[in-house]
Amino acid sequence: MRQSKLFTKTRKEAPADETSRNAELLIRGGFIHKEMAGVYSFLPLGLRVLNKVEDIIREEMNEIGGMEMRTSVLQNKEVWEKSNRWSDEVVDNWFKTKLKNGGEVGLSFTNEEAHSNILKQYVSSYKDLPIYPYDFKNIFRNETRSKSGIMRGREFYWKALYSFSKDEEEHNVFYEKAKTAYQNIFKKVGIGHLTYITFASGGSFSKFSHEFQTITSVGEDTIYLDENSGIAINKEVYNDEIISELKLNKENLVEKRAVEVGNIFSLGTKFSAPFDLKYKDENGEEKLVVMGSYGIGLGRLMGTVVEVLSDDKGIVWPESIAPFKVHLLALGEDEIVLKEADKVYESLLKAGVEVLFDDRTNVSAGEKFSDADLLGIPFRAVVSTRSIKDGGIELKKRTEEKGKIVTLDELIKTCSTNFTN
RNA sequence: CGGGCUGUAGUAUACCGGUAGUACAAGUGCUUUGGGAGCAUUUAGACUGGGUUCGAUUCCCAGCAGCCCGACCA
Repeated sequence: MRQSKLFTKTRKEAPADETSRNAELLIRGGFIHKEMAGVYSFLPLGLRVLNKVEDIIREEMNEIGGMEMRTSVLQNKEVWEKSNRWSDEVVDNWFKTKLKNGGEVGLSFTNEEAHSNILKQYVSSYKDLPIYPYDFKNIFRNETRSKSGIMRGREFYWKALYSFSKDEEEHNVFYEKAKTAYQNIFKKVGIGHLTYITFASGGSFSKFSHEFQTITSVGEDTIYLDENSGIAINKEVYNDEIISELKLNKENLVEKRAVEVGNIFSLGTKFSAPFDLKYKDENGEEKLVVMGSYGIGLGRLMGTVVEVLSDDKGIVWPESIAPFKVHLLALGEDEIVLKEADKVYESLLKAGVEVLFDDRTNVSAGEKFSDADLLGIPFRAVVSTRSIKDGGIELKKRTEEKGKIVTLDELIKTCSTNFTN
């Protein structure tokens, strides 16, 4: 993409009403646009990141048997009355609206009902199970207080997978697979080293749920972490009994602030019962389906990466989710330089390398460097009179202080290899 | 939902009961081009409603909006 054609611009200053680092940097870089409190639009650069996060999650979900679909945002009142979650007394963060004919509809704030209701029509035999459908979709929650930039919004994009299994045993096998898939996801997006599996309250059907908590001071949760085993306990269930049950030593547990980037939950028959979601087993006996839910907020995940990996100059995207692989900068107005930079750009495109080409004229070198640092693209390639005199292109990683001169072939080769983080 | 704070050009800010100033951004011209350039010039602003006052962007009240703390968070 040519930067001269990119309608977003970077800003020197962050808006006064954003204090969180993630929103500050993402807005300054032109990744997102704030519509109102807790509601953000994703601009071209931001969407590219979001799409990469989505691809990583999709790959892992498909790997464990997930089947992508998309449930509707507008929700049928009658369906939610079955699980007793339509009433505002029970669920206080609904967004609801009226139909022209007077009927009421709600905007999805979660997906258990939608999936259970759909599967009611398709599940009847043990041969139909297990099933692992999942969605990527926008979710709406009328939070009394949204906060921390894109970390806690009223409208957000998430992935929700639900498992429908024949029994506890089958459920548990999948649950463990999902756990591993989640760990893979957080590793791939670059925050694996700071993300810990955390025991949290499990509700009425299982003792625990599992959260994936990333250590950061902007987190809303307090966890007690055992750094040796990498296991943590959420403050909400933290007590002596649980510490000994998990065979942890209280002395080794460190209190940390963390943000919940993912959550997996055993639901038992909590939803299959009200929806009468049953199957006939080998003996013709009717049994309730055993469910689990597995969620990740993509915006929050993206915000967490920014919080955790940025430095004082800007964002430092991991290669896996960066909007582009390389940021090509043409410095100066010299004809030879512009021609050469153009050639490099075309060659990178031809080689299938994702490149943002800063071809803007009348922009000083300093400004281009600062923009490159702010946008945080993993590699920066500079074409200038100096680099040409030195015999090539100056290539520098975002995380490095100094670059080195490489040839076009070397540049393509470096930027074509897959990330390893 | 309770408490606190704040609303001034596109953005960040200043001053003030009596002509609203600066920087960045944007437009024009010239110069400049390896770390957010310089000069000249132009454009652009007091959240809304009410009250006090000769006069309100400034003081008061209400509404709306935003941020922070707490509560809540399938």
